[in-house]
Amino acid sequence: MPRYKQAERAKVLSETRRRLLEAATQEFARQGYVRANINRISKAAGFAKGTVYNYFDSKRALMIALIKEIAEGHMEFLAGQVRQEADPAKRLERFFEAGFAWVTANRAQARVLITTLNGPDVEFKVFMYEAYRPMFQLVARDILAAGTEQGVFREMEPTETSALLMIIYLGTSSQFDEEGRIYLAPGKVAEFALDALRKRG
Amino acid sequence: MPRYKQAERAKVLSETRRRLLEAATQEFARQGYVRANINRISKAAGFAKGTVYNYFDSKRALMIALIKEIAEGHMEFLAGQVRQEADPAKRLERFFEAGFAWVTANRAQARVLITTLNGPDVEFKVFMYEAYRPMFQLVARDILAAGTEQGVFREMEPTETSALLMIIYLGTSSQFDEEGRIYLAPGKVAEFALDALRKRG
Amino acid sequence: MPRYKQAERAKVLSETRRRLLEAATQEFARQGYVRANINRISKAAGFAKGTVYNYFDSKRALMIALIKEIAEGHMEFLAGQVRQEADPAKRLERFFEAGFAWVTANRAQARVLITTLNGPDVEFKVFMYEAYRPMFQLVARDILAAGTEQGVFREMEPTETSALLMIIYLGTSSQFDEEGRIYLAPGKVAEFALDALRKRG
Amino acid sequence: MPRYKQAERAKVLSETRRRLLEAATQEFARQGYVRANINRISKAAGFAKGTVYNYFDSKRALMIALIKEIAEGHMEFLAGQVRQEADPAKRLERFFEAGFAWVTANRAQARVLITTLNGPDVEFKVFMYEAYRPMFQLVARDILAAGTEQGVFREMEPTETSALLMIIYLGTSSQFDEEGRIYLAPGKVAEFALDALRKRG
DNA sequence: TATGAATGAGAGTTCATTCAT
DNA sequence: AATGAATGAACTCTCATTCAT
Repeated sequence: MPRYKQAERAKVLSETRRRLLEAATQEFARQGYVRANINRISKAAGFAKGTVYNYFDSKRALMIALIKEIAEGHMEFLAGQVRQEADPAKRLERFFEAGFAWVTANRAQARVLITTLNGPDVEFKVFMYEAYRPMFQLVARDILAAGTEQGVFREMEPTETSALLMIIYLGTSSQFDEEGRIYLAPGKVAEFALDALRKRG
Repeated sequence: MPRYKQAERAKVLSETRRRLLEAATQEFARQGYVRANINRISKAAGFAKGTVYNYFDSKRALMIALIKEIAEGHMEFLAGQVRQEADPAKRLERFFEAGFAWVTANRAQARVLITTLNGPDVEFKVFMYEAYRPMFQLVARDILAAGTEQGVFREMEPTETSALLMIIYLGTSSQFDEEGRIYLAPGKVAEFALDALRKRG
Repeated sequence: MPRYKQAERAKVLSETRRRLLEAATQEFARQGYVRANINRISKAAGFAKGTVYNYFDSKRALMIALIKEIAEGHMEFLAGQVRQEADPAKRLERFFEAGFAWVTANRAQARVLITTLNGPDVEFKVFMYEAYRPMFQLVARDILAAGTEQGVFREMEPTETSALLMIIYLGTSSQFDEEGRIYLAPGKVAEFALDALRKRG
Repeated sequence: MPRYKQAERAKVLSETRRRLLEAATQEFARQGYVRANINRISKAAGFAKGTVYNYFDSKRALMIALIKEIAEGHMEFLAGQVRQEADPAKRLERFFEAGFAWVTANRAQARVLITTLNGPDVEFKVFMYEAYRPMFQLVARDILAAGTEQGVFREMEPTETSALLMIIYLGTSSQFDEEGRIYLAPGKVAEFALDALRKRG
């Protein structure tokens, strides 16, 4: 078989997979994992239900693939934004701004993220934590530790504080309405966090 | 029928109801609403399947009753604790301390609270919000507004900030392990919040 | 609850179970285990498909229960018949006669027995072997060993020979047509076996 | 197209077919017809799923082709062995010896044979019977009738007795363990049969 | 009030078969 | 001839709910 044929086939493959993952995102976001329906997912993606099983071993495997996909895209975007700033305080602002922007632009993915992190399924949670570990490190090292070193932030335990910031980010992010508007202004949240972290004169 | 008989009967009734709600708490906490199993709940409570339907119209109705029960107990405890202090800053500290204490003592209820607030079921969420409205008011009025009036806290929009504090409280509370230990020390979280709210000199 | 009520309930229970097992016998006989359909079984028994799962954990569990039921009835009948004779040669004749009679009267059960013993499912086979062990012992001890002792049969290894007789019994039994007639006359098969076993003069 | 090209093509074709049939033998032996999986068969043969359908119309057609293939090889081997002997008694011994040897050397094929002959699928059984008819005739004519004519065996109905011998052969053959060892020694089985058939002095 | 047998809709999963490449 | 993505019927099993006792 000529080379370009293989390339074409691979493209179709990943295209199908992508469409299934997109449909799964919507379904899992709306219904939660347990109520999500494989048939609806495949139909929404434009396929018959059996097709899902050509790409994923099971509903759980589909969910886990989705978790990884979401985490990867989310972190890539946030890290890129945060690193455009040099100043740690600006970085923190960027973190919340870009974070809220991502949530607004990826509401279904955000829903999956939030419900999974707070849901009853321990295995999913573990996958989430592992997938998001780099983001913790980004906050702890590139924002908090950097800020303390430069004398902008007060002394602190960076791991704990980064956990707290992640909680604030995810907690406020989860409070968006059906149109995706977040109830709390990103600026205010960032300001709140900066007030708490800044070195006192 | 003599009066005391009726009273006794009502007591027996509510005892059954209480046992069902307790078993439901455990089941919903462990499995989440959708996976929760009515048969397991009734068996754990020491009854047969059908008995649940003598006290609750449906699985949903059971869940909604549970939501109200949790919110009521939670708020009663927190309000009582917070009001033992007069100083707004102390009240905020108490809020986090008592809040974490409640989570530690009522892990299953806390799980139900967290998963429901972040879960996909909109109706449940609405019930939760409504049931917890008094707590919002407690924080907004008796802690934040009071603190600003007394010049302890900086000027702020109390509703927004109380939402933020609730998010921090619930977000950090949800991070407890299998033994119920919360990963973030309550004192540190309260300190973080106070740092953000205190009037700058 | 009064005593007779419990008894009545237990009767209904075992009645339902019995009807399900009967329907399962027909279905497993006609379709084999894998093609057998739980819905058809329950419908044939006069119930909805869910009812099967109130009595058996799974399709496999149903099959295993059936295996035990078949073996028990089969052996009880054969042992009773064989022991009515005292003479070992007569016992062997009775064994084949009664065996063929049982097959004729219980064609569906016989089909399940034969297909399971020769089918690909190893677990089922093991259950069958275990369930039929007493019958092996009946043949080895009460027919063959007794016959050798009394000088009617030649010297032989009773376990091996009883295996051979079982094979002949089951093999010839399995050759029945749709109306249940066995192709080989029981008398001829018994005669064949007796010729092989009798002491030569 | 030159002739040798055609010949080569036919050879390649039948090579593929042969590999598919071999893989099918293993799969049908292990799983039984219904659980057997076309995908596994083709993969084991080194081809893709679709290839099976270039050689066989359906799964059933593949099974039927396999039945014929098994019967043909089995009979060719047995007939060849039996006819090396002239004496009917020796022929019978050879029949069992060679029969057990074939089973030992072709365990998967033997499994398919046994499960099909005793399985619930009537159509398959009919194909089996037809495919094995020549073997019946071999036993009935070349062993039994010949033996009676020569005064070695007693008077008998050769068709019935040949059926009985086939049953004994297949029944004892089916009792082999995972390593292919037959539980009953071929010599003993042959002896048993000879004892039953020999003319009494 | 308590029981638990019966129900049947609904869901995940398997896999023979088709067909465009 | 070979491929393997797509299909959808079919099947097992779960479980909220009903209801006669």
